[in-house]
Amino acid sequence: MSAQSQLLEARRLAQLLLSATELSKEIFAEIAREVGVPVQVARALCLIEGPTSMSELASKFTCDKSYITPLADQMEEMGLLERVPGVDRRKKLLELTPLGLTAQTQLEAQIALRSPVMVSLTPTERETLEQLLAKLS
Amino acid sequence: MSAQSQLLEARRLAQLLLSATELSKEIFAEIAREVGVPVQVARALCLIEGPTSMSELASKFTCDKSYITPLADQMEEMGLLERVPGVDRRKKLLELTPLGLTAQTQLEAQIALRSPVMVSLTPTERETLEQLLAKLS
DNA sequence: TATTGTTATACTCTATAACTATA
DNA sequence: TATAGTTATAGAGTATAACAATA
Repeated sequence: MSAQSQLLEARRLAQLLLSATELSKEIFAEIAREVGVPVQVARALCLIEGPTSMSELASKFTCDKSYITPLADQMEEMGLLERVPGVDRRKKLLELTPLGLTAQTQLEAQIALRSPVMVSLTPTERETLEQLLAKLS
Repeated sequence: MSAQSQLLEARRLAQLLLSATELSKEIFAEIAREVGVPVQVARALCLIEGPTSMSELASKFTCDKSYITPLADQMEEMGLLERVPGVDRRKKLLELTPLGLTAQTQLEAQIALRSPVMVSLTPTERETLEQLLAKLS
């Protein structure tokens, strides 16, 4: 294959990957809007399962812990979670309230139904895609 | 399939898509660094083929035209391009200098060689991936 | 009146560094 | 001394709105 056609192929695939990722993000943002929470709050709701310390959430978010403080503040103000002191009293455990759990359930149901991969691909195609994407990392 | 396992599958695939996109971006950033240009300059270099008006570049970049002005300034200062007045004298055409063309060629050669999709997948796998990703949009 | 490019400004997302309170 | 969370601040990337020149 010529260098030129390799370049074109590399670009096409990079562009398709980017578009697919952006579409996923758009659908996620749309679902978050419908559930009535900001996108980052929705992301946090999807990552909190059981009492989660703030550093733990930062690690799942792949962000610095300083980013979690105002996010947790916001979620607390919205009544979605509470900060509960941990056994190690330096730690604060984030625990979803009933309201938070409801929002989480709504988000997850919509994601399972409306993710572009779920909507546009058959189970076999999804499996193939998963294997190919896994090879990339 | 249960709602729960659909959720897990949707999440796994979304995560894989995101990771693949981020890996692509990292490799691109690495190549830009090696060629000695900021990432956005590298992106612009890949998008300019022949005289390109600033609005045209904004549209390829999918950004506002106000973002292109300082980017073009920077590229002009680096000696990578020149602003040439168009026939329609409201327009300024961006034209790569010999230095800009050299940088573009270097970038493109490395992208063709080192894109994660080119490195990790066989031609057949790339074709399958391309078809699956195209189905998503 | 509509379009091109410019300018000034502001917003979103996120990180760094310094701080406090525990351990 | 090291870790968890907080605070203040700063940076990257990008958009909005008002503007000047040209169509």
